[in-house]
Amino acid sequence: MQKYTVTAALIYANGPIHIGHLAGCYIPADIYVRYLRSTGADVAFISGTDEHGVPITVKAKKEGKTPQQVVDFYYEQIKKSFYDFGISFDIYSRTSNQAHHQLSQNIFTTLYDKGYFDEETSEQYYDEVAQQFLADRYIAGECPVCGNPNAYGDQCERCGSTLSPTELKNPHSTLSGSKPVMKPTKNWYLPLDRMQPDIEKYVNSHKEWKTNVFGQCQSWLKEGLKPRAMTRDLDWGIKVPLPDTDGKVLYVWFDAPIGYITFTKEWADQNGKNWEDYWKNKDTKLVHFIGKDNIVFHCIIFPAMLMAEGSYILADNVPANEFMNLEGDKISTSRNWAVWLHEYLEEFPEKQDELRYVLSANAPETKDSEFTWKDYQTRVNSELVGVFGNFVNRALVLTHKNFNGVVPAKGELREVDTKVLEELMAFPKAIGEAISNYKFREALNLIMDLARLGNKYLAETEPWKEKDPERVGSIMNIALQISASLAIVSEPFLPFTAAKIFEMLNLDPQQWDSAGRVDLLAAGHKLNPAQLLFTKIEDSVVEKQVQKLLDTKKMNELENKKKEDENKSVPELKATIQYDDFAKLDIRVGTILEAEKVAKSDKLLKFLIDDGIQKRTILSGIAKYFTPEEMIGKQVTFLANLAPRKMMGVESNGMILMAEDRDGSLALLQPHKAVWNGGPVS
RNA sequence: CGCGGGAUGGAGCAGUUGGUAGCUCGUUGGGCUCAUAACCCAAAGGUCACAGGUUCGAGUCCUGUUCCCGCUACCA
Repeated sequence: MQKYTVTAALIYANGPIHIGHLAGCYIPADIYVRYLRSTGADVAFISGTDEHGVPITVKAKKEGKTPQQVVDFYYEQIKKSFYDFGISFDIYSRTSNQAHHQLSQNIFTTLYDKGYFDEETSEQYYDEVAQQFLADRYIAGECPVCGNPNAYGDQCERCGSTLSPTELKNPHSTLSGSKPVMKPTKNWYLPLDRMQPDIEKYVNSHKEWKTNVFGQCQSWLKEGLKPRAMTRDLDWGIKVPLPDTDGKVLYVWFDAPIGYITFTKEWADQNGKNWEDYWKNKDTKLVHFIGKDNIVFHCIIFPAMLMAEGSYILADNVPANEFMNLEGDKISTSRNWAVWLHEYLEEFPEKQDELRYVLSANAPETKDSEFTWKDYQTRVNSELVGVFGNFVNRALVLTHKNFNGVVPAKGELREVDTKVLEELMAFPKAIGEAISNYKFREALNLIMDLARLGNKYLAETEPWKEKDPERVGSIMNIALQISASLAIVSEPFLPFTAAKIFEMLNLDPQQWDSAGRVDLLAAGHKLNPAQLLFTKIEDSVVEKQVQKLLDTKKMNELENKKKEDENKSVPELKATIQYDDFAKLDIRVGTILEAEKVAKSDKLLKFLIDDGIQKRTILSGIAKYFTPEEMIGKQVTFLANLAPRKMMGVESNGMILMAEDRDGSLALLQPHKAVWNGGPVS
């Protein structure tokens, strides 16, 4: 029997989960697994929460809890959400388990003993108050480019410059606010550069991977892989299993994917299976379901780790999805721009399959897709209610009406009957193939086509007009067989609905093999009463949801404003300077000739300015407040002798002066009457 | 800047190895009335982002350009 190990991304245990997670990773994985099980395959469906790493410690600190309390809370919440939505994991575990710590350390030790790691000491910023080394993101300071006092160690959010922490002036730790000091630290690196030939060979042997996945890998390989630190200076995580490594833990991306293995082992132990069958047998297919942000870890780094270890199988496929947007904006946890699963279930009780359907039908398989409540309503009302639910309901209600709920016998078949039965028999294979190839949207379309076929059949044969009871019996028999097959093939997508259909048909759940059979229900078989599979979503319901999101948006804006206002008390006066200091500044007036946005930057505008002598290019991070069009022809004041600086690949010669308002918006400094270009300011 | 992905009728998407451009929703007209005013049939609607090129023939291959997403923030 073919064995499969199917993993779904380990989600980070620092927040609840939303529809994006479901659409991008967990629903596709669940569909795939349910299908495999239905065909009789031996599947281990593995997932869990990732509970290590810096963000967890930050969140804990912010909420005044221990990291353990934070992950305990979210582990339970996330697990429940998945369970409620019918994601059929064989095990949903967590990386804080002792067994996981042990296995991760074992694998680390194996690699260490094999001499795989490079040991390297480097100088890093250290927060003496918080007593830990600081990731780039947790260092703030003054931006050397634009002077923003709150630039981060990796990037300035005002001017968009990419920075390294050492470039910041007056750096401080965002954890404690203290001034960090440089301190040497030793870490262990996985030499991906040296392993590149093997990794390339592996990736290139999988040309069948989705274009976005394969392309992303090629992008990394082309750039050349760099050694990557597999340890971090932190106290929350898995201890490095080497002497004298207090305060060091394994890099979360080292231990997280190992979680797939640990959890498999945990599950196997509990169920009398041999975990090695699922990780060390060359005939087992390993499939990772993830979102596009994880491609490099699952296609390059994790396989590299396993290659180095030597005894494990590598992923057969990594069907990564793109992202799903919500009502025109990116889903964002911190901005609360999301549809949270636990909230959805409170407001739409028993409507798991409706969401599963919409998210599958519109899944971001090849590119980013968009979830809107309007679309949700349309799909539920016209597709699930109108086509799918309606057909099953018609078949059952007509049978109850005409035959007291007993399956009638099939009489002599006409051409229209044999034709529809032939079509029915072809569906399961086509749907199964689509699922095997990770084309879930196509599979779902086929399922709807099958329901349409049923509706069409009833419209063509018009059993309600038919006088001959035997003829009516034949039609109803066929309509019921179609319903039964519909239950089987829709089960991976709509498990709750499939169960309801089986219940109404008074039939035990069937394996995939049986789908398409025309004798699933024998003549004389007694049916249960009909019940509606889906109900319509009213306008008011989706309007309420949209309103809820609009409210969130308003709240976000208000909070941002509040935050800005808090930061915007009138700044203190700077130290006194002499006239000579001022005289060094060459401030002039010029006219903007051309203005355009800088590609790929949301803050920078590029100007061509007539300074009376020449035309000079100046970049300015003001795109948020000014459009290029409105700037053309305006006179502005600029600093003319500022050293040139390259931003986003364009050299800027000078700096346009702006007055900043309380809310952060900017105002031009213009002479009160037009002056000649190049006119000095003093 | 560079690299990867995307751009197809009003909306959301398919288009596998180049050979008459499809699906769902929406719109319009018709049919039916068993069914949750659901269902069935038909029609209108696309110079396949733009400009070149290869080819007997290109949505599909090549080159250039534009815009969106990602590689870079919590995050599938």
